Amino acid sequence: MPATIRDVASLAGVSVATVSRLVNRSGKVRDDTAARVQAAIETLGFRPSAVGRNLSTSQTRSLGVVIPSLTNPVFADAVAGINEEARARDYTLMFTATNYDRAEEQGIVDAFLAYRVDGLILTVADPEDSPVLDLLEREGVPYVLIYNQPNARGRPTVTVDNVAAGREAAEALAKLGHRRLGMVAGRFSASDRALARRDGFLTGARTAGCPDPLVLEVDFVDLNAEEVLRPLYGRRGEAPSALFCSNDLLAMAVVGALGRLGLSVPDDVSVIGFDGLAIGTQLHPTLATIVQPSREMGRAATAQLLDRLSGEVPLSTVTLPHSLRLGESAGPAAKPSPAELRDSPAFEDEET
Amino acid sequence: MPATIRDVASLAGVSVATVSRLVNRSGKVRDDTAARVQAAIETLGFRPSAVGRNLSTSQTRSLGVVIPSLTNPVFADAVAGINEEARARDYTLMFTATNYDRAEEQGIVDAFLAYRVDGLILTVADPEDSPVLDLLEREGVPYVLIYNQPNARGRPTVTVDNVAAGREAAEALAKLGHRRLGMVAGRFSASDRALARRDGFLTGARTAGCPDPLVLEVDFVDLNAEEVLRPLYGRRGEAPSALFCSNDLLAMAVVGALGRLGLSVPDDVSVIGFDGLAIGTQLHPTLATIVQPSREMGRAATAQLLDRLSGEVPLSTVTLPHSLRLGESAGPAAKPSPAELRDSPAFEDEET
DNA sequence: TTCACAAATGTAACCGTTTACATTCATGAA
DNA sequence: TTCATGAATGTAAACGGTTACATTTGTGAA
Repeated sequence: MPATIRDVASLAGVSVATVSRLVNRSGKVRDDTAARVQAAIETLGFRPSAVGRNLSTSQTRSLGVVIPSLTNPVFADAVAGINEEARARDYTLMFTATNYDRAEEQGIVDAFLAYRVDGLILTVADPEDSPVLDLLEREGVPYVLIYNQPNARGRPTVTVDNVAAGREAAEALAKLGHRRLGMVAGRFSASDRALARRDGFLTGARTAGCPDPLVLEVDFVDLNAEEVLRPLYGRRGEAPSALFCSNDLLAMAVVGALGRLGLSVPDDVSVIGFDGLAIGTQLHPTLATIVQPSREMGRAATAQLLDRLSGEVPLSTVTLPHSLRLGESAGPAAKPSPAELRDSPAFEDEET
Repeated sequence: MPATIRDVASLAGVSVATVSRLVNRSGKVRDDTAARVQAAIETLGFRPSAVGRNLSTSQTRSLGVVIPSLTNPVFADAVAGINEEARARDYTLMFTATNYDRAEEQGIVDAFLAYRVDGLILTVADPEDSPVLDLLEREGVPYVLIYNQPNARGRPTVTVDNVAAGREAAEALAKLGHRRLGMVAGRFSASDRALARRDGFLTGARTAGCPDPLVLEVDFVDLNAEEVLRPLYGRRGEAPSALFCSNDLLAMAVVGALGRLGLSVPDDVSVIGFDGLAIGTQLHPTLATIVQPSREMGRAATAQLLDRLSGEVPLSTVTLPHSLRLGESAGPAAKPSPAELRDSPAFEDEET
């Protein structure tokens, strides 16, 4: 049982109000009393209880952070940004990952509301239809989304222009001479941003005069990329010579799988990802990707939320700039039809 | 201002005690009153305040998590494990990354103590000499370390046997025919585990009859691996044919840098990392590494801490099994002296 | 019907702060 | 010396729960 403000007060021979004033610099206290109180604080090892303070002030100086997963570094980066900004402003973070599970989402937000966090930063499956966000609005608890797609409901979001980025991916590939494009995406039901990227990609392909890309929706969490891609590249001719992946982790899995299928990246197939993970630049080949400023997005979302919390600045949607990083995994389209792979050993057992 | 227990009580025409009993199932309440209270709770949207409860029960059902960085997936994985276990037991996480900064460490723990977390899980720079841990002990707040090296002070830790693992890395490389071994490690002052891995590695090398490995201590955070390695591989002959890296991120950087220096992995140089990051298996070449069960470590640490929190089970140090994953980045030593690279274009400007 | 006893409910203190308001103290002017 | 004034300090009521203890209600046996 730690020392309380009353312990300090009585040891120093003053009232609790004086101690409080000193601790928070919220009023004047004479130098000699200050010294006495300070001494008492030290001998008792007094550490003001945030719980008591929270109750009395009805704020907690804490933020809730809800993201789908930490296993994907893109979220980890954002959390790092959130953490920095929050620390700088002396806020504390309550944190959880939902593993893309709506029920979890609900449970977490309930818990955070019970703890009376001052605000939340979250990435949800679908902001258009989100009981959790509805709840926050009903309760009047301010929040900012990150990564999510700006949406009809006008929910404040910090993100990049996923549609434009998808378009640019298509254009970049077209410019490299690719015509048969493909996209590998996580489940759209779990990711509104993957959906937006696809829309942009399709538009871009059309604008560039390419046939409509093949879109492969895959289960991102436990993915066996090799199995997904084998049938595609088993057929000759029609297989895409360039693949856009809805995120970098997926892209890395795809690059690996293509290799195991006996295809070379980028000689046989070009791959471009999305996120701009730092590791991408270390890979062999380096990963071509659309870079989004994850850390900055986290920071910006937090800054906005905290501004709102002090002062009545309204929350708004912010679009941060993305950029194309053309790594080695995207190269010029091969002149000849890129896949003679029917006969490649990787496909031998296909018929059995 | 959300509804309070008193609002509910008066709307339902009962006392606060009854409401509390119903909410917490901590006492019997007749079915009809229960129904009335339940109705009141719903019409008011009553959500019990954890703050009020924390104050009165003097526990918070929250844990503090302090790790060096989220940018390294190994920590993110551990946090994922912590998160799972905590959620399952209905605990909430307060979270922060210190960026390997001792001052930050102190600030954070102060904050967490103010919030009266019930316990902490942390990775510190050096558990032998850690003001933060001393503080926790003084305050009697239970904690468990993860990743840190078991230590003379007997501080409870969940980790792997870093020394043995380092030894195994050396042995594995020796068995592949390598004799000139090297290690690239993060600053030992910031990582007791890197130090332990080095000790094991040196021992292993000696046991295998290899000359003492060259140890390169590098700045992990903003590392330019190419610059660090160039002088080493500029000299002929003596340069190690196999490198052990104190973590996977480092190993990936090293593999990338070697490539840019015109060296092939594993043909010219073998590389083995430490951590067992999932991405390692997607790389090209796949990354040889010592796998530690990060998620499990997080989970185990949390489980132990929570057990301690309910019941008086003492905390203890737990060593989880690691394993060697021999990826493609570690191969047999080349027969001829592996580096004729003096003349390779990558080193041309060296003399200027 | 009355009574003993258990079940259900109520009362009020407490947890550790903050803060509006009241009180005391010191100071300088009259 | 007295008094007005502002500075310093103190008092006590919140804040939203929990819970020991007291009280009321309901039940079945005598």
